[in-house]
Amino acid sequence: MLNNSHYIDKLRSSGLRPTKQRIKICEILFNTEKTFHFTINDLVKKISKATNDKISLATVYNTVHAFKKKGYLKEIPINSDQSYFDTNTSHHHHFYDENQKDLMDIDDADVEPVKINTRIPGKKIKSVEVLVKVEDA
Amino acid sequence: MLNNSHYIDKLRSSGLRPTKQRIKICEILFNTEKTFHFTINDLVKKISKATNDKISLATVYNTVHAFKKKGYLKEIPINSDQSYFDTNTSHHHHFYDENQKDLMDIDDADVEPVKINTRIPGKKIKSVEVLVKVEDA
DNA sequence: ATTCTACATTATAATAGTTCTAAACTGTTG
DNA sequence: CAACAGTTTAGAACTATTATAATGTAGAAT
Ligand SMILES: [Mn+2]
Ligand SMILES: [Mn+2]
Ligand SMILES: [Zn+2]
Ligand SMILES: [Zn+2]
Repeated sequence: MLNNSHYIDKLRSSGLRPTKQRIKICEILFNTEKTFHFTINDLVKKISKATNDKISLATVYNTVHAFKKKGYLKEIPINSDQSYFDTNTSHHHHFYDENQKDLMDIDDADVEPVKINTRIPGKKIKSVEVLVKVEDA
Repeated sequence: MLNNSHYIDKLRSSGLRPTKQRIKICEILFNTEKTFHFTINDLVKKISKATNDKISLATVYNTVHAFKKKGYLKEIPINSDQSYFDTNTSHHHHFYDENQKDLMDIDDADVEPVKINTRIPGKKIKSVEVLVKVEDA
């Protein structure tokens, strides 16, 4: 995980050229023990802290969308004026603290499987996501 | 329900002055058998079909926010480029068709109660919402 | 190694939903 | 009625996101 060659392989095998911008963003997103949630703005800040070579905003958007398309990131549906992304791509649900605007994983073991006993003809289920909004008690 | 005096009372008792703009919007939102989902743009179109006196966009936004704050509307969390509102303020979950960008209620009888077996200290649960994304089968 | 080309980055403009501003208007109260 | 707070409004401002189009580059072909 500490070696860039891992990301280079991963990118190449996804059909994405391993540019230095993409490798840097991989390091920031995936070179951590814990997964995390972020907005584009969060990521831009992390990048500027992590490097002197700046990456253009357009590239940050392009890269996040490319990674999402490849399944390396998930987008979390919260009602907000900006998109939230998640480096945790496994199946799980979320708490959203509207006071602190903080998004937190709920361990999947702590949620009973959600059963939907109806279907829409001609449509298949793509995802089932639970959002638990919390506020100060 | 066909009488405006009902809305006038409702608005007054909520501390909102019953202006003709608000009454018209009440008629459009609440004078129906079925509840429905809408975006601001949808509502603007409904208004211009329903009346010759135009209502400014700012007033539409102001009114929807005021009604949401009073609990007469819910905002549905979807990652989209626009906000979705719901005249159905009872507890229920949603299908979202990403192809047609169509939001549909799931009858609450068709969803097993969602059990969250963990809490965040100092926080209380405000809502639990399930979003089922569907796509063409 | 040089050349080629499709892919990628970039600055910047454009877009679109939403919020803000401040002036004019109106419902309610005394 | 007069007074005032609440409301509406046109338009500007704001902000997240996407599009544009010129420049740069990775990887492959020669
Ligand atoms: Mn919102
Ligand atoms: Mn937006
Ligand atoms: Zn998560
Ligand atoms: Zn609904």
